[in-house]
Amino acid sequence: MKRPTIGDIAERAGVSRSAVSFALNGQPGVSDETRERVLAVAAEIGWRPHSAARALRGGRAGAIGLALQRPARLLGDEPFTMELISGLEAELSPRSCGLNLQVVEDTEAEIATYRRWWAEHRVDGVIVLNLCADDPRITVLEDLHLPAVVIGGPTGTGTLPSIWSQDAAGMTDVAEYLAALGHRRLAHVAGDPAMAHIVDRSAALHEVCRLRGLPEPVTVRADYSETDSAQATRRLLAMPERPTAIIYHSDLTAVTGLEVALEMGVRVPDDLSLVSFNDSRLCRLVNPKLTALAHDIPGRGAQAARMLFAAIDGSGEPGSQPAEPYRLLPRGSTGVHRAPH
Amino acid sequence: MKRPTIGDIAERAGVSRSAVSFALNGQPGVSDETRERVLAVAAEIGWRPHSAARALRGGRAGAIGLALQRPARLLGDEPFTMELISGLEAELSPRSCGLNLQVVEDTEAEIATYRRWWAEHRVDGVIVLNLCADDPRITVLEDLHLPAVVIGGPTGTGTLPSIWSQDAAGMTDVAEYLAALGHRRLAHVAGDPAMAHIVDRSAALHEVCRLRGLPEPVTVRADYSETDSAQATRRLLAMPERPTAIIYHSDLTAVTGLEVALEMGVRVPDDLSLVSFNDSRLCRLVNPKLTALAHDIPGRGAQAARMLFAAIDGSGEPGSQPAEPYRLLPRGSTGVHRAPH
DNA sequence: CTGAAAGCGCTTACAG
DNA sequence: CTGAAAGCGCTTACAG
Repeated sequence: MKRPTIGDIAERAGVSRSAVSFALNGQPGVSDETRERVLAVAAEIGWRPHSAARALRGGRAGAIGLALQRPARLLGDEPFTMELISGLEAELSPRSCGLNLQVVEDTEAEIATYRRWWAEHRVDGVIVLNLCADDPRITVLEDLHLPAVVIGGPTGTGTLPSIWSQDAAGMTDVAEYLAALGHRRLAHVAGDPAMAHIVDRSAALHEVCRLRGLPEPVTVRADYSETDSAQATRRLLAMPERPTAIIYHSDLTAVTGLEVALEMGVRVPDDLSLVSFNDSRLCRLVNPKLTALAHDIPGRGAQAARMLFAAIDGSGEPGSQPAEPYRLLPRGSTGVHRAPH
Repeated sequence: MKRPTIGDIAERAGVSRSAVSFALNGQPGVSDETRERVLAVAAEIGWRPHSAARALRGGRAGAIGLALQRPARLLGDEPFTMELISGLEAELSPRSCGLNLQVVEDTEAEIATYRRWWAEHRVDGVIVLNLCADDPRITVLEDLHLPAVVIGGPTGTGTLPSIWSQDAAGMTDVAEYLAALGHRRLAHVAGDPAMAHIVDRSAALHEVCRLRGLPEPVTVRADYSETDSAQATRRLLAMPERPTAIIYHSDLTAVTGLEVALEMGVRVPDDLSLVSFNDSRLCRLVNPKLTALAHDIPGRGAQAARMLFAAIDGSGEPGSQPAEPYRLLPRGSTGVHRAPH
């Protein structure tokens, strides 16, 4: 089976190839009658623009890129990525825009991927996840003039538009909620402190404790793996003055934390309250269900896609936008702190 | 910033553009000295092949396609897709091959996507998921001569190579295990009966019951949603002669089933044994942990990618291969059936 | 309103 | 061993 080309249409319709091109692209320069004939023939023989020819011509690649810097084994467990993708797709599909996915090892590999995509003319723009302090990806993308939207920020994104998730506000909400429940010794299990949203949340937590006159909150690091997050919770619960409430920066670490607490005979929420950043089926499956800070991840993906299209089209300065704020969903894992007798 | 082209290299190296092309592609026709000089210049100015130009030339698109026919809202919950993608990527990345993702509504839309990808020259091949009886996608892909690997089969895949997951064997294993535990009334909660693997598993379950002289197993349908799978389990547990063991065709339906059973005061595994096809973090999070039929999904993705490359290269007839068989992982959700007194 | 021509970046027969 | 030329499918100035 041979792909039909613009030449095949020209032949059948009895016009020149340029006339066909004008007709197909809605350009002036052909009569209405010719235009209709051309469109009819194109539809009849199932013509589609050859994406490579268009891209070569200087047009769009017709795809955007998403580099995932995640250990492969965690991609399945963590709902975030796939939810984001489903949100992106909701905007991409109607525009027949493709999504190029690449799993990368580290920031260096991610940058190499951006350079390659750019040089190979493979994508028209990219979505950047997990902004870090002094993120080297930003300047690279700026230098390449590769349109991009950062999920994270709003500071540290250079000239790139961003969607920022109001992490500080989310953390403030939950810390004040816990304080109101009578908790005084707060702790949090945080991901990579290089990530800007972790820093923002951490600062907000410290600030609430300071304002409320609570002791300095304890920070423990953990990646998303089962072993690491179990270890983090175990360490917190083994402290002489152990926290009465723990905030987790991801649903994966939170559910594991709950498991560990129950294994150690710590009652939730009687002895210990737990909160998860991000809500997912995982949070609702465990017993007690986890109190969570929920936000609409597919919605954010869709928003990011729209902003990226604006950046690619150069239609107005997109600038940065806040994402929908976190909603605190109190469930069974949080409760009033009663002083031990 | 301007993308360097082959012409830039030719100019700097003082040779013709064709010499550059030969040198870069390891073709004979240039002296070793020239070749080295060309490669050095290319590296120095950061040249990369323009993917569109190569694709237009009749070469590879440099990407494969994956159409996901899943309700968007479930993509995040279900670990399968992302695990498969991580496995695909493990093979794609080293070859600098891209992955084109597209979420589609239904089979018709999926076929339209294949036609579009083919006509637009966007992908060199595709991975097909969830094979159905008389699957219309097969003949379309055959007609288009678009290389494809089917995950599913081995029957009903036409001339396309496939990886088949030995679903019948997996179901036989688990049914015999349950029978050995003393269970006589088995039931299963199945996905769309149009899907070939559901049919295969169902047949295997019926066969084991027949051979063992057990009553005909009860079948209830459920999609992956929380409401539907809860409903399915509720219906089974409300039966006058309710089953003592339920097999779920996905981890999502299984964990929901467990929740429902516990809500209804049915003790697991004392009164009811539960088994999940597919293992995931979900199965290990609930209490009791779910007995599962595990298989290496990323491994299967990698295998599929390798087979697809073979099909694209036309290197040998790839044919169909079995995937690694399911492994039964007995956990807390299954136990010996004791006749009620 | 329409056609002939050039060119995007690359590869590959075809001459020298 | 190397260069000049054609062509992949499309778009867009440029002539008629």
